[in-house]
Amino acid sequence: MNLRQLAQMLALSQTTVSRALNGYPEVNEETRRRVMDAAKRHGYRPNPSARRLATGKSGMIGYVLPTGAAVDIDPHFVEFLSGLGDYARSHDLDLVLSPADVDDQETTYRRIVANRQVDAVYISSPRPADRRVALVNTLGIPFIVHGRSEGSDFEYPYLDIDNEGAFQEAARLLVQLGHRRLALINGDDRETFAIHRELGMRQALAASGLRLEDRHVCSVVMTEENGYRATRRLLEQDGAPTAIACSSLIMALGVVRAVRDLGLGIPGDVSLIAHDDVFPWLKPENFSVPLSTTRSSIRLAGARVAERLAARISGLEEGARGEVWPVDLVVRGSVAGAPA
Amino acid sequence: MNLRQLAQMLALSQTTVSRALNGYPEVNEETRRRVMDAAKRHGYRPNPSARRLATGKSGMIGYVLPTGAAVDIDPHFVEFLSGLGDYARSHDLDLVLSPADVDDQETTYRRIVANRQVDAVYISSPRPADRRVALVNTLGIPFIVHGRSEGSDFEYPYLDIDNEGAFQEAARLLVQLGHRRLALINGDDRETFAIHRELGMRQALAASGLRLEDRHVCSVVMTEENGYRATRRLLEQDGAPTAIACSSLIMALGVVRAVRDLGLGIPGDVSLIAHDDVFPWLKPENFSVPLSTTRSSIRLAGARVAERLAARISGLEEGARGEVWPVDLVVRGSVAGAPA
DNA sequence: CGAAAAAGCCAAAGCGCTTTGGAAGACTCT
DNA sequence: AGAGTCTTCCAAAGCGCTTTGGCTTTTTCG
Repeated sequence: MNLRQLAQMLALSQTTVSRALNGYPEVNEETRRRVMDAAKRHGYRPNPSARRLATGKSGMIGYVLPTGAAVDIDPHFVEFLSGLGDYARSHDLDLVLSPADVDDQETTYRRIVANRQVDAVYISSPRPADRRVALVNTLGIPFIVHGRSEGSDFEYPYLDIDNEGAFQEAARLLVQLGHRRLALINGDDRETFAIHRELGMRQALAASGLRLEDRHVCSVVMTEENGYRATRRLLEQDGAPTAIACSSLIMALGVVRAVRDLGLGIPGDVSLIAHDDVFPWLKPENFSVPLSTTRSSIRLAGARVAERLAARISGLEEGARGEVWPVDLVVRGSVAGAPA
Repeated sequence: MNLRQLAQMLALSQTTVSRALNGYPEVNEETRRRVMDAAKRHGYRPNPSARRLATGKSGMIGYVLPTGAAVDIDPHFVEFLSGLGDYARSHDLDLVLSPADVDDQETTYRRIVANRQVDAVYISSPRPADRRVALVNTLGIPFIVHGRSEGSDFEYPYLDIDNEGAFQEAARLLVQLGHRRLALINGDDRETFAIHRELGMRQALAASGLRLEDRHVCSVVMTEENGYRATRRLLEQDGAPTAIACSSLIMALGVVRAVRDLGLGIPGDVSLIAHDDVFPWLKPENFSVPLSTTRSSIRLAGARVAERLAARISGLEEGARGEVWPVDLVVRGSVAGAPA
């Protein structure tokens, strides 16, 4: 059942039927009711391909997915997706993942914009002066950055959590507990979130006349194994740290294992605070020693990003509004006073 | 630059240019070269919306994503996606995720098929006589099932791993080591993979005159916490099992923690074998006691599913071919002879 | 050499929707 | 009553591609 048939059936023109259905004002309310009624009764659904060709709107939001034999998609992605999908569902949006070579995402961005494949995109894991952000900004497609990309000469809309504040608070707590040598096991420090977290720690320490030694900072891909390795390296050196902040629960698994392997204890010998993105399948309170965390639901962020994308598509939101969510510091058993 | 302009530029008709570009035979090779040349030089890219409207083909593969406030996307999904995306990239396919209410996916399947939004779909985590499989089968869109759905009265194409054989082998090994009371901590037993795994264990045990007691079988959502709880429940009962097979590495984390909490040891008191889908961020060899596993890369499966979908779209593959991959049993330190 | 077949190209008709530019009729106002 | 203004609807022109049906021109072959 297409528009023409429906129009014929109602003895109206396609124009009128189309307008009635799309809520244009220049149609009699009585007529509109008749049209909508008939449409519903016959289960008429406008053909999206045709609509897209005519309007250029696709009803989809896009994400360029970096891929490659050596590229692993972050498990955080799936949680973000849960939130995004949940919102998208209730608003009839689809999400299209366009896989791209990790080293050439520009081509893909250009393609999806030129082809008008999606109405909006989001960008995740941004870096300082991220080229993707600059690109979509000039391409003129609605977008939201999940995270921040600093050092660009333009404003852009984003949603981020207060990584700096979170790790600042975490470090402050540890210092208050008497720790003097803190360590940070961070994610890839080319990404802004990691930079902010390091910055936050440095600031908190500086405020107490302390500093974060370079040898006490690790930047690695966030796997259990890397958490383990980093921890061993940290704890086996002279002047080992007595407290560790860790950028992910997954790495924290490795931290805990390493501490145990070294015959040390949490929080007796080492205090630990990790960042928790709130996975349903791995909870900090269930660690052998319940983990203190800086907590922020990445899932909620996904839903919010979807919401704002929808708003931008429909013109309800515009401009370069940045949104920074506070992060909870949740204290559990994994922190204690510094060992004597 | 659109087709008409290109045709005008070449002083040819749109027909000829279109045919030249799409490799139809009724065009002079010399002409074809000229056309392709000009197309490349001017960076002509056919408008996919227009092409889609004309042909009904979208160049996308689809996945209906069950969502809901209480629905968590499985972290396995992201690994599968890595493989799928990697293949899709090299073949210019996009993936569209259509979020659907977990309790009404049919509407969404019908929509994406009726609207011809995608050229093919895949279905994951199937159950016996899965209605989604029956649905897409009757809807007539190319599809592949990742997993199996038994008890339907029709054939369909699928890719699955030999879950039954894997757990059979695992159980056999444990029995050979002298274990008599085995337990299974399984995933949701409404899904085929879980059913197959249980079946495999039962068969192996039966072959030795043993049986898997119902109280030694747990079926839970695969989280760390559920692994922990299940293990405590198992080990705190009379006639506790001396060996556990576990359907996921994530649950295995909880198993290990529970065993430790109970003051028991692996493999001294309890042997453990888990299924490993091969996550880059959590490896069985890195558990405090290296984990024996039944191993199968879900990522490779994703790539293979994409490959077969592409083949089906282009008509290279047809029929209801089922493909079952063998699973490796990798023995590490977590298994030992049964305690006296 | 002439008829039949093949090769190479084109005009035009879709695909199903939105949107522009009116036009007819109803209503308002002086 | 006539001009002007709304209201309500329509015909037709896109959007950019594929594909049908047909028309020349060239090649093939008895």
